[in-house]
Amino acid sequence: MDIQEKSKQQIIKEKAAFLFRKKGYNATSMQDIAEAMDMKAASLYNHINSKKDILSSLLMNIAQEFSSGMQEILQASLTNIEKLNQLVSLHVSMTLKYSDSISLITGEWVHLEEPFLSDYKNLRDAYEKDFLSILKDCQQQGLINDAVNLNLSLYSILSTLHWLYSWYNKNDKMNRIELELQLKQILLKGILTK
Amino acid sequence: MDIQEKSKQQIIKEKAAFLFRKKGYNATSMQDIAEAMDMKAASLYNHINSKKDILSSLLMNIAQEFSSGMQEILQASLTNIEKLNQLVSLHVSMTLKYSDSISLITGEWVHLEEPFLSDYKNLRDAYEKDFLSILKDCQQQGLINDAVNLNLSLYSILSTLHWLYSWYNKNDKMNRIELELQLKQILLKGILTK
DNA sequence: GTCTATAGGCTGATAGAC
DNA sequence: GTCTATCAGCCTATAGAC
Repeated sequence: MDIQEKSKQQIIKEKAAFLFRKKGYNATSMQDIAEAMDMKAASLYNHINSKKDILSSLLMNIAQEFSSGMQEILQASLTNIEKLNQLVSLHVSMTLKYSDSISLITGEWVHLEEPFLSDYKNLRDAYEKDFLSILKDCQQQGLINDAVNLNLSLYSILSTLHWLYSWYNKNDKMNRIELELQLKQILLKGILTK
Repeated sequence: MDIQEKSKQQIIKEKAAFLFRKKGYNATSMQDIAEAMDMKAASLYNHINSKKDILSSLLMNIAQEFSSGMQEILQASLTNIEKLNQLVSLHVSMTLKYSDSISLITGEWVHLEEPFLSDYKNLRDAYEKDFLSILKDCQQQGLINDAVNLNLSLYSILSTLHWLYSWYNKNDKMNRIELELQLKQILLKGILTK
């Protein structure tokens, strides 16, 4: 709904995100990005400072939006189960909104340089800690099976949510609501009828 | 228990796998590998043909071992639930056995070149198809909830199993048996009570 | 099998004309 | 803001002495 047009800087970042997703950060050259922009590589530097600034900008933007999403959920008046459901929704939203750049959180973040690398890891670690605290609250309330290891559960859930971007539209096209429902079932209730 | 010593070629591949895991394939130079070997980069070429041959060798080895593991499970006299459990065990075994090179299956395989890229993708696709067929059999038998989308379930389970290498010893050190039990619970039965 | 030397190409980034 | 020209550095890989 923005009246303002996208800046050329923004378009460069989007094209770069697409290429980083497809080929990886190191395998994507400034010339690749320039070609996608119909420009010469040297001209990119009128809009961005460096290749690694593009990566930092894309990743820090996502990390901060995940963090603020987590804070909202933590401060809301919700049951712990509802908080878990909201976290699934958050990941689905972010995946649909940042379909290319979100791919960077699975591996390419290692190419961040200081101070962004530390900033990024701090945000990620805090996020995981908050996620774990909700799982702990659920277990204390008897909502999660006592025998279940929560660290393993956390990383299992996050593995699925982080990789969502790569396969959510691979076979069955489903809308956002159905996707969230399925993920809540699969991740929390399990698939077996028992 | 091999009496024969490891070939220098084998050691190079192992050191390379360690570095590929940590920094990525493209960000790892032949000089990096040579340093880890206490050699000069040029000397590596007495034992290996090229950098991309190292990647191909590591990845094709893993892909083929997953494929033969799948074939064994498919041909065994097991219930479908037992087959799912065996698949979890297969991934745990492979993760412990190939703790570095298994990391390549999450992202670095895109740097394979033909004909290995096609070979790799064919093996992976066949593996996923076989995995899905077991899930379908379970659902037809009423063992998996009818409302569950099996493609989503497959990719969710595989996301966790593929990323296992990165977090299985991050917090709680657990032995192989407990790890498998936990994964079978979390991935198949879910974490919630009721 | 190891080394030194080097080829040949690509990289990110800058300088300066227009 | 775009371009051409170019730099300095790194990359994989090879040649050839020992």
